[in-house]
Amino acid sequence: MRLSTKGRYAVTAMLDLALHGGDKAVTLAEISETQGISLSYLEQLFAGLRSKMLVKGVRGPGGGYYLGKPAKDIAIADIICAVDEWVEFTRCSGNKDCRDGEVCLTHNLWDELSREIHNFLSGISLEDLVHRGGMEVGGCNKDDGGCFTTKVEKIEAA
Amino acid sequence: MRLSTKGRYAVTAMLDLALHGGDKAVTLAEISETQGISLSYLEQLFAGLRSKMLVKGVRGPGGGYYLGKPAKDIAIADIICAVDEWVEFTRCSGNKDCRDGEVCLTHNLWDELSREIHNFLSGISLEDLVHRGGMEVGGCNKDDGGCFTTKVEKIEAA
DNA sequence: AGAATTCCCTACCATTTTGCTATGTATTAA
DNA sequence: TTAATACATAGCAAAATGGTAGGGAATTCT
Repeated sequence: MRLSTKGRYAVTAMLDLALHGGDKAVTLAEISETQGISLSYLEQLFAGLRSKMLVKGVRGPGGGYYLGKPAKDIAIADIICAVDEWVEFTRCSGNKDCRDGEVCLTHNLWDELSREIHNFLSGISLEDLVHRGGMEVGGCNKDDGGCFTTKVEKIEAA
Repeated sequence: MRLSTKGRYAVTAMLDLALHGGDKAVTLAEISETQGISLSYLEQLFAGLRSKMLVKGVRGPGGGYYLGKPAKDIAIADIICAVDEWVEFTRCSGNKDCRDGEVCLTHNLWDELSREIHNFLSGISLEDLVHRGGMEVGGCNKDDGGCFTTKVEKIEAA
């Protein structure tokens, strides 16, 4: 299970807009520069964001991107959905290749899981991220054997 | 964002053990048959489950697999961890290519998200799944535009 | 002993997805 | 009219996914 870079790039880019945007537009070239993402790749991400009205592009010199609506009205879930497909928590494609009841038990489980994730990411707006620095991140409980943590085990020097 | 088949296969297979196991061993051939998963692939999954002591294999005729411990002591998270790598919610590999504070804001977010998922999946044991049919799955709120739901939109006839 | 049945192990492979590059066009400000 | 920007599409290498293939090794049954 993994989260694609698309999602992260998109969130950080939107964060950029929320922080440095304000009155003047932020160009993709700037974001590309400061975050080390290729311009062309960013453009693809913003195509998705545009289609969901999360950003508004202005062409020509002096142009760039603005947030499509107030930061408090943009949920992290919206951003991820816009660039990622996200789907495919189950692959039983409605065809009832879902044989017996057993399999459906796990279906319910995955359904619940995705709902859980959705609720979590829907409850955090871009503004929350800006103001609270990623919510009240507590003690960073790395006591689960590293399985659900973020792979990085040499981060203690951070 | 997606959950690999490995995780689902493993959970349903473990469910099989929990339901039909009991006194006699369940063979991979049986699981392969009833669930339409290739035997060889199942064997790979069970190698992971074995290494985490979640199952116990018995060779020879009449052999097969038992649960490694009581179903109530096996969390869904354990199963997924055993077969999936799961990691890689962020890719800032501790190298501090995590440039400025901005990026770290999202880091905290992903950290929190994985903790959220972990908590959810840790709180559900194999026994819970057996008894409660996948927890009290409520009204199946499909009101999020299909983004976080399970891709299947023709399941209403279920 | 030997054969059958099961777990165990390792290597390989086709397809899909990811993450990115390249190249071009359209629009607008100076 | 030129430069800066968004917008669009095609292609592509590497990695991950989801398997297959084939050969042991242990155990039980005959």
